[in-house]
Amino acid sequence: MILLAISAPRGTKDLLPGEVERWQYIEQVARDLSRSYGYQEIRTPIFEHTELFLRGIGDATDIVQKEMYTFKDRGGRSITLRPEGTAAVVRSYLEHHLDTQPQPVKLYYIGPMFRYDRPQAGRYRQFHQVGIEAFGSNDPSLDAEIVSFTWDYFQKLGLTDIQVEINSVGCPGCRPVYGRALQRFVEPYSGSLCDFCRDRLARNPLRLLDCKDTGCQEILADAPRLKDYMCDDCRMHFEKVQNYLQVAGVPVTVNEKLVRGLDYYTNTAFEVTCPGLGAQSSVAGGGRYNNLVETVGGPSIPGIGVAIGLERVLLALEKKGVPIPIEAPEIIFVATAGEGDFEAFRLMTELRRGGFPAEKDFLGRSLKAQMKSAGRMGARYVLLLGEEELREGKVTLRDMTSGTQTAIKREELFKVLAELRNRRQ
RNA sequence: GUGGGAGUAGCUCAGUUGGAUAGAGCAUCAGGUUGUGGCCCUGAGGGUCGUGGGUUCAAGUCCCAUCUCCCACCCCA
Repeated sequence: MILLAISAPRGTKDLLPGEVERWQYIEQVARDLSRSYGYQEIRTPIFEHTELFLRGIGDATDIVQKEMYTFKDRGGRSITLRPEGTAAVVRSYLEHHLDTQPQPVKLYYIGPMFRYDRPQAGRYRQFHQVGIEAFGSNDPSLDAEIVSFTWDYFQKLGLTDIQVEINSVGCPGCRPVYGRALQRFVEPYSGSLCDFCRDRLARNPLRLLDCKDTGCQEILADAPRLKDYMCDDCRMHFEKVQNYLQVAGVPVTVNEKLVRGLDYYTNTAFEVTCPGLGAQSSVAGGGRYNNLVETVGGPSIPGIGVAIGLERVLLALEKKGVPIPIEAPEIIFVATAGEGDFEAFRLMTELRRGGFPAEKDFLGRSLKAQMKSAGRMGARYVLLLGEEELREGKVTLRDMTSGTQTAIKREELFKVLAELRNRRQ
């Protein structure tokens, strides 16, 4: 064998036949569901100006600090492979003046994202997300729609044991007030915090809340609650979102400590987890981002969205043993006995043009070997073009399931094949 | 960025305390008399044992480095 010196880069992988079908399936479910929710596809570049992510995601976040694939292009511009989808969609929304269209504007995307992380179960450097974004409305029913979409997606796939946690992280009016209160409360214990939280305390105190360290959790047990600091608007918004979700029949758990790592979230933040996935159990996450459009340089337009991790969806489907419907075409294999390959090629071509997936041998193999490979590729029928058949203008139709064979006149072949197909449908 | 585990044929793995041309099953390809798959039988191809150093008369086996994969931390999808 030839030893290839080059392999796929770390944290990336090839999707080979046999696996891509699973991808196509979960993507198709997402597309169908997006359509029924009224979201239209948008495709943005895979790379953007680095500046977009610095401003959009927030330069204090881990994504920006240590996970971006950033490089200078030949023109000296700083370019970054998109680490998430929302910022680019916002940019595109502004660049093409979609705010002049009837609001809300509802968009979905499917595609690869890039983060320079250490690979792990369910985590890759190139991974794929399907996401939906809605702009131009701050209505709580829209928040509920996004969560409902996410819920429905997992239901449709047969992942029924997912958990949806939801929280409100307030707005720029009330969140900083709470942040300061939290700082004041924690400061006396700062020596007992974990290393990460000591760092977070000054920069982003809310992140203390979802720290997994038990010591930190103990300290926070009696900490002030975000909901006690929320302004009336935020409180009402959060309540209504929950009411709408109840109407939609989407079961959610309020988790007051759910914060999420992207700076741009305001009000609603939610996360979907799937048990049994290992350490990376989060399969989807989203929230409202009422300041993001403005931060990126546009007018003050509210938005909300969610991103679903497709690798983790697939991982969950696999772990739970959820069957994936995959339809393989019914192949008709045209075999020859010795001579007649031109005829076989002609017949194969006619079959394909007539809408019947067809194959033939390409290695000059014996009839026996042709039968073998027909069987292996799962051919439903073999059409044998032997000397006798060629002489008499016939073909032998072999049903590979039953093993029965019948001689058919060439001019009747398509009629017979069509009948066979109709009978099975 | 940190820690633990693992790299032998396309795949799953054997390979004794270092010792002869590195094995098996599956897969691939070809045969098992003239034109018939699945089962069975026979045979063939395919490995510089992840890579690079070192120790040794001798390294798949021991040591170091490096790369990759897996798992976890961090973070997130």
